[in-house]
Amino acid sequence: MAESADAVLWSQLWPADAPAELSAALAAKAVSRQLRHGEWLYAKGDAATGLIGVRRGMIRNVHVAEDGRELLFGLFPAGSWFGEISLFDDAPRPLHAIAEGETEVLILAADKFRAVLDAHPEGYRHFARVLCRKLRVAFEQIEDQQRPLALRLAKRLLDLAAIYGETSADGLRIKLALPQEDLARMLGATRQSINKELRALTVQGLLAVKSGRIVLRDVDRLRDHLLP
Amino acid sequence: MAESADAVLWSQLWPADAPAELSAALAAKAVSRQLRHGEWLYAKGDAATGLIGVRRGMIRNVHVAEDGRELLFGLFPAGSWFGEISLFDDAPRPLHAIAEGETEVLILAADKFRAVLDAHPEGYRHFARVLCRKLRVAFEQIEDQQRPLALRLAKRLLDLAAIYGETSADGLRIKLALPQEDLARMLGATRQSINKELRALTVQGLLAVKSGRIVLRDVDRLRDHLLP
DNA sequence: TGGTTTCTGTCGCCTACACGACAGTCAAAG
DNA sequence: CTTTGACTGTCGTGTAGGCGACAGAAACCA
Repeated sequence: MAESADAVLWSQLWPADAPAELSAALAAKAVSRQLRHGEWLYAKGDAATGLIGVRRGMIRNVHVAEDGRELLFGLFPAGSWFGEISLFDDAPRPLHAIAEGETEVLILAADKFRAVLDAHPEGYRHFARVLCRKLRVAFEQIEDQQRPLALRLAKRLLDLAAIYGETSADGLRIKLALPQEDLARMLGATRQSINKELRALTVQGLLAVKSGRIVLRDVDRLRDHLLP
Repeated sequence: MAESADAVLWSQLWPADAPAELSAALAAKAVSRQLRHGEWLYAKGDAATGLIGVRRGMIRNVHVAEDGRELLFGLFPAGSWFGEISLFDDAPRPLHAIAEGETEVLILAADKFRAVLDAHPEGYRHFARVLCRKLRVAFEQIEDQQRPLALRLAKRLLDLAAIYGETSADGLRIKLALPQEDLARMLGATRQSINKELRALTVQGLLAVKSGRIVLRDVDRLRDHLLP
């Protein structure tokens, strides 16, 4: 499972959008670390080691329930900075961070992070915005959780397409290996249910699978699907 | 419904914990506004008017789904400051804000808010911590949403007791009118289900209702309830 | 004191979805 | 090729919890 880079819950949230200058300042004082596929960078509950920057590969941000069910919160592709929460509030990591494929990260120690922020006044404002965005997506996630799976799935596909989509002859193609299992984990559902809903969408001509990738055939109609 | 001050989802999250000095600086430039019970301070989607401080009464922070179901996210008692999200990211309000009882709020315009932050360097750090706390609770909420209602309810009661609890002869009493309807709204469940679970807890001797207030008879045992 | 409103207790039915099982497909690896 | 492991399609069966309905209890009001 999850051999492939799996897409993600909130990818659109924390892409590499730090101002170049800030990003450079953060990277300057950081130390590098190599991770193999599946290796844990840190676990939920660990004390924070520092701010994390992804240089190569990807980091999955997950929660694992007592019963083993995994919930996929975010995935940080190369270029992202994350892990700031524990640095701001000095509390343990809220989620696990696991490497997806061969990955290289930069770790910026807490004290150096603070030093960079103090030296770059726009830093606080930047991270405040990042936190706000995460919060908004979290709110939306909570609101959505009450809705039927079909709607949640449609929405998630549109989100993924917005990030990983490329227009092709027959529609918007999600250029990402996306096993049903992973989709299920993102939505807190079972693979079987996802399978069923995916097929329903296929039958309606809203979606197709071409060489392992999902293609949205009619984005507008899919979006309309969300309202009623 | 919700005649009474209803407790809340995340009350413990944003209580009046701003440093007194910061709080004073915020209040200094703010203008006051009176609200009657049930009056809307702002709606989800509105442009931000400013930071809100509660001087008297209480503000409920809710989301209303298309089908009319209401989801109770937070409740800010007197002394709280909130509404910073839209100020940091210049985006519309993420939730509705409605007065609970006769309420007086202070509104600090966006530009003045920023001026205060710039003048008080600890301000950014304070609000960053606040955002982090909200985020952690949101994560937890998302994780929990998969668990059975009984557990979510037990947890919520413990949370409420931690904020509004007072030790009494027969246990920890939640000094807050808390209709089942409101409890349901907090947990995204129906009143009937809440009623059933509440009775189950009563039968087990974990809970009692004395003159309209819930009393937790055995906090430790209730807490143990959460794990298995 | 009676009337109205708001809450609580309880039933029964019904649907969405989880969970287990297993067969079919497909692609990479020997 | 053919084998192996991952992924997909599909069917039962089980169940938590939604939804409507309504009766009793409390609280509130006149």
